[in-house]
Amino acid sequence: MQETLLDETIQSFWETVPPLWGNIRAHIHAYAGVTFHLTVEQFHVLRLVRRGARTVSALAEAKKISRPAISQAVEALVQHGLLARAQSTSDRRVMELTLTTAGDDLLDAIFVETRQWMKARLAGCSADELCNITTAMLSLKKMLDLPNPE
Amino acid sequence: MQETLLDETIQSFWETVPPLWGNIRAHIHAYAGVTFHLTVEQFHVLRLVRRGARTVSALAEAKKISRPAISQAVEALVQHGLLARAQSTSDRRVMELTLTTAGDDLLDAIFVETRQWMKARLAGCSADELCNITTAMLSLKKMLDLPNPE
DNA sequence: CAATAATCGTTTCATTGCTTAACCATTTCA
DNA sequence: TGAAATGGTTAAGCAATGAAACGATTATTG
Repeated sequence: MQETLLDETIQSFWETVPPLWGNIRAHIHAYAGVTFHLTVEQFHVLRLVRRGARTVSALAEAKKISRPAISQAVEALVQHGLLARAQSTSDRRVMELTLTTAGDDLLDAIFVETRQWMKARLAGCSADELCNITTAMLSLKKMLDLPNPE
Repeated sequence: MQETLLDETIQSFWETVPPLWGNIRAHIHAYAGVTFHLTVEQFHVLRLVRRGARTVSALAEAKKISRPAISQAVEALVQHGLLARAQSTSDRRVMELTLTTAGDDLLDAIFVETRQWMKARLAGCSADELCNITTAMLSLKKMLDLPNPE
């Protein structure tokens, strides 16, 4: 049932999300790289820390990549003075990650610029279309809650 | 005008698309890598060739990465027997890329599996929600048509 | 309570993917 | 016809990631 509708949705997804995401990646790479010498992945780590992923493991889970990969990105960010690393008092295995003031400001600057870039691209959308996109995003977000079947 | 609405849309976008895309990437990496020794990027190149990007330049434009990067990915795919490269007769600078039978079959296999994976995750959506997502994808796709301001 | 197992983070090593710069072959243009 | 532009490749270097192995700490369990 609804086989056709689901297929159509998935088809539209494949035609839209990968190239759109590639565009945004390319934009952030060009802007953040040139302006702040920050890589796209480092930007994502900062973004996720602000959103609440404050340990290496939480970041690895959120980004679906290995802990060593995160550990190295964090190391680079700490050395750039954008992230602070402190041993947790409740569990001394855990390193608690927080944005420094510089990291917070940098993240803001990139978001302001990227938001402007996206706004320019969404300018042609009507209010209805924007509402529709927001609703669709909420629907898609439900996909994230399902664990991978083993 | 509509400042709030646009901001809300962009916010929902950031909370949804990056993690969702990360999940799908991780899934393809796990499946295609283990089963076929194919990387995610190689999968994307095959996918784009099938969708009509049949030259190195077209692929670079579609993926927003450099021509050398595409050239190397194509080289690997040709050596794996998944892609065929032939000099164009109308313009001998151009290499016309086509999927081999093996490449076509491989792409089908990955799509069938990934589609199933996505379907399981979209199973909780109503018909209305699916229509909504499809419509939103079409709206977002319009963003791709705008060139980067120089 | 002691021994074992699990978890958190890191280091090391190898591989893949990307960019820039330079290059050749071909085509277009002035 | 000569110069400029285009399509693709090569080479070198950096960025991103994973796998394996490790030390430190916490949880479990007999």
